[in-house]
Parts: sequence; C-alpha cells; structure tokens
Amino acid sequence: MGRSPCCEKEAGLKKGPWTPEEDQKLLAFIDQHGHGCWRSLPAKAGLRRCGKSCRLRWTNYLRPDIKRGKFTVQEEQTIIQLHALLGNRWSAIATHLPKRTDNEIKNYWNTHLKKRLAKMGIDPVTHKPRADAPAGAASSSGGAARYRAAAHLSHTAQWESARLEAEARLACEAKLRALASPPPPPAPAAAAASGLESPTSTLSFSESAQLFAAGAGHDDAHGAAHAAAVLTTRSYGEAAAAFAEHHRFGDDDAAAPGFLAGVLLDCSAEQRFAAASTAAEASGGERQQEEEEDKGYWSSILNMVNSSMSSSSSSLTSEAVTDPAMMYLPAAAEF
DNA sequence: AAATGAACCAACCGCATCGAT
DNA sequence: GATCGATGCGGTTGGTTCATT
Repeated sequence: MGRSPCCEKEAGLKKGPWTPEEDQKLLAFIDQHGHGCWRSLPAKAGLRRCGKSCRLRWTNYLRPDIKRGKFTVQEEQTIIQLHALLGNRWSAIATHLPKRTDNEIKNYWNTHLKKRLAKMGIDPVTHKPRADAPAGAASSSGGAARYRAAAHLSHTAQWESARLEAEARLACEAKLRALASPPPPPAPAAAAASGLESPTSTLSFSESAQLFAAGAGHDDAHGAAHAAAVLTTRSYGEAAAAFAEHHRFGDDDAAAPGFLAGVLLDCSAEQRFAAASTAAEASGGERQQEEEEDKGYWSSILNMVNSSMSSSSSSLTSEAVTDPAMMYLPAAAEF
C-alpha cells in the first residue's frame, strides 16, 4: 500500500526541537479547538511544522496528563512483565502505565531495562537466560547448574503457542461480544473518565474492541492473537485465565513463565537462580516448586489485570502484583 | 577547567493500518 | 477490490546533559 511522502517534505517546514513559542501556539490552539485534523492544524495554529510533528509534540510532551520523571519500581515491573507478554508493542504497554507515553516507555526500556536484563544474562528479547551469558552475570557462581535449572524450567515455546491459542479463542469471544453489543463510538474523554483506558494510549477502548473483533475474523490464529494482544486489560486477564485453564498448572509441560518472570523482576536474581538450582538438584521437590512459581506468576498477572479493571485509573502499577511467590520485591531494583 | 565518553530523551523517519471514496 | 489520505506505531538518530578523567 504505497504511501506518498508525508507533509514534512513540503518546503519551509521547520524541524528539530520545539521552541517555547511553538509549544505555546500549539497548546493554545488545541486548548481552544481541539486537535481535530492534524494535517491542517499547523496552518490554523500558525505553526511552520508538519501535522505529524505537532501530533508527536502533543502526544509525547505537551499533553497535560503526562507524568514525567523517574519510573517507579512498580512501573518498571509492569513494563518488564508486559514486555515479556507483548514484546515491543509500546503503545499496548503504555495502556497499562497511566500518564506514561509509549515513547517514554520505549526510551526507558532501551536505555535502562534492556541493559539490566542483559547484564543479568537474560536475553531482553526472549526473556530467557542466554546460553552465552557473560561470566559475572546470572551465572557468576555455580553457573552451569543454574543454567541447567533455568533451561529445565524454560518451556517458553510451549507457553507461547498456548498463549496464542488462548488469545485466538478470546478473539472469537470478543467478536461475539462485539456483535452482541457494539462498542460506543470513540469518545476519549468519556472513555478516560470511565477508566477504561489510559490517557497515554492512543488506542481507545472501542477501537481496541474493533481491532479485537477484526482480528477474530482472521483465519490465522496469529493475526487474531496479535489483535488480542493490544486489547484491554480484561483481555489480558482472560488470556491468562484461558492459559491457566488450558494448561493446568500442574501439567508437566506448563512451566517456564513464572520462573522466568520471577527472575526478571527479582532484584536478587542470584538468590533465585540458586534457589532454582537447589530445587532442581533436590529430587522430588523441583516440580512442585516450578508449579508454585507458575501459579505465582499467573496469579500475579491475574491480580494485575483484575486490579486494573476494578480501579478507575486502570493502573497496573500499584496493586498489580501481589503474589509474593513472584515478586521478591526489589527494594532497589538494580539487576 | 577542558576534553572525552556515556547516558538520556525529544524528535524524526518510514512502514502499517484504518476509513473513506 | 483498489486507491488514497490521515494517523498510529516502532525503530532510530542526533543533540544535550552528565560523569569521569
């Protein structure tokens, strides 16, 4: 679908950092008229910028509902968890972090969290322990046994396929729901007021539902899953619940995520690896421990989702993770 | 105090997606 | 169904600030 070069190719348009005057003009215009059509906004507002640049400036910087400053430990946890679940879908992740923009989260991931995980010997893409983890990372002492334990516990591929399956099923359910009761027209203010979406998200609740429904029509389960992945917090909860339902936690093959997520979020990964290693080496107890960890992981996801649904802010950052089996809460989350 | 490198983050770029025609 | 315009999204860049030598 070829796209013509966008407006910034026009001559005379300014690029680069915004000046306070430009900010003021943009703010004043949006305050008075709303943004409406971004493409025509710059001319109306008296700005020599392209609409895209204005939209970005507004979305990432000028909006009054943006929280700036350091990320809290819980925000970090949420990002890591959701990244493990969603990958680089920053806007979907931002949906769960009120007042944070996708750009900010992305930057924070790239400059902080990714490095921390790498330092721990965990692949920030797969969230699995790296085979080639540098000495001094998670493998610094008793590394081999720990990685055996990690490998033993890591069945991410199975988890992933189960997750896709669950999401596909949920997509179908959502389609049915959407057909039964069409979502209200997009009304950002109303939606935000209802707490169904984060002010940082550019994807409205209703849009998500439509996306979900569209995804459900897809023959390809991955397509449906993809649509489902950007869905509301309810869907995440259902996905987790469906996964739990399909793969009872005691099943032999349903293992890894809990352990791994625990490691990711644990300030003392060393201890955790050691614990896992010990457990793995102590015959009999290992499977039970894995199961407990899985339960903990999924409980925490469910808690996260439930709390976000019940709280008007839809925040996952506070009460989100309550299961101590998963969260050995990092007082100073330096991995 | 100056030079250098690292870290940070706002903004850009280009592709994907959606809705209208 | 094809095309087009508008917008959203994620990857990347480059300027600025901070820390170290």
